[in-house]
Amino acid sequence: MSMSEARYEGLRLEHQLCFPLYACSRMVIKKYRPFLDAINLTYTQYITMMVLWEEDCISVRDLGNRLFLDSGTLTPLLKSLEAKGFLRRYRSQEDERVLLVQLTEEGLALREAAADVPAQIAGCIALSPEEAQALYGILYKLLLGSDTTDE
Amino acid sequence: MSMSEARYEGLRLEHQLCFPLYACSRMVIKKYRPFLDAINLTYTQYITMMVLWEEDCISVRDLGNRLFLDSGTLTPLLKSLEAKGFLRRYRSQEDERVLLVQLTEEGLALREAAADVPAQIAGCIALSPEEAQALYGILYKLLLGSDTTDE
DNA sequence: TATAATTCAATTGTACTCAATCGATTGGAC
DNA sequence: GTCCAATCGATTGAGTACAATTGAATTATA
Repeated sequence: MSMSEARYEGLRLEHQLCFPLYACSRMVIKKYRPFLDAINLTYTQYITMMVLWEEDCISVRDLGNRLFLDSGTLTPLLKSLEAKGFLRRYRSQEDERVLLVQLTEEGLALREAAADVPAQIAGCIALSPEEAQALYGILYKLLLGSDTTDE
Repeated sequence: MSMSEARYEGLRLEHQLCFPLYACSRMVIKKYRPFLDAINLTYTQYITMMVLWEEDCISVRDLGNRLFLDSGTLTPLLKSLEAKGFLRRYRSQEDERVLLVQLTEEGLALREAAADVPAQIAGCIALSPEEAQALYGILYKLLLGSDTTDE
């Protein structure tokens, strides 16, 4: 191997960890589409609803902390979910800066329709329970490893 | 645990594999930004250049197969890289449907400036070599497992 | 208590992602 | 040789992501 080839070896696509991470993430999200289309949600809207089903009446800030998303992404997304009738947005009485999100009846009812999605997706993922567990552990270590979001 | 709680248990965000995958992918791409800003590339442009540094004169189709991206993403991205002077786009002589991409001098030279990026990123990733290897293996199994892109 | 710093969501602008469609080109069947 | 299906890239439109800025509200400070 020449000197220049050795220098560029690290730049080969198959030597990157970021690339399969990026490609897998998009692939898995794609697999959700047919199931989420059926309940009128996108993937990002789905994980947002997931947080709300666990913890209703949450601020945009706390929602963003759970999902690692900022208001630039969440504001239009929450407006869209509001337009679909799944939630209401209102300012906090105690602190007018804070915008709270609360599920509507329809938003709460959607949980029933969504309940089968995880099992349906599991059927599309070709991974053993051990591999899934290992993947989960490593991803969370990476995610919470150095810091919350970056650096 | 009530019956309804059990039914909704699978919908909890921390029980999903997709979410840390999605969040990690975005987090890692974010880490690239300062290094890629310095060489005037976005993350997607960077992995595209990576393929071109390995295999110059490639069709949009083959590029898409390597990156799991379609022309809807690649066409504007390649036009942007062309506008920056890193590559040229031209139709194949043999088949006018095929658009080939070829690096310019500047595009080739950029490889030298990019050569340090992988090592710089590695310093930001809090993962042992064993974990990185395990993650890599599982991600590629997931990626190539059932099919190339979806279903 | 004025004012300065901070917090919060919204906005703006750039850049993807992807489904769906289109139009041109090509290769195959007859 | 002429339709016919397939292939390829471009386009369109909706929906994120995210850096950077703005403006209102709140808190801390002098």
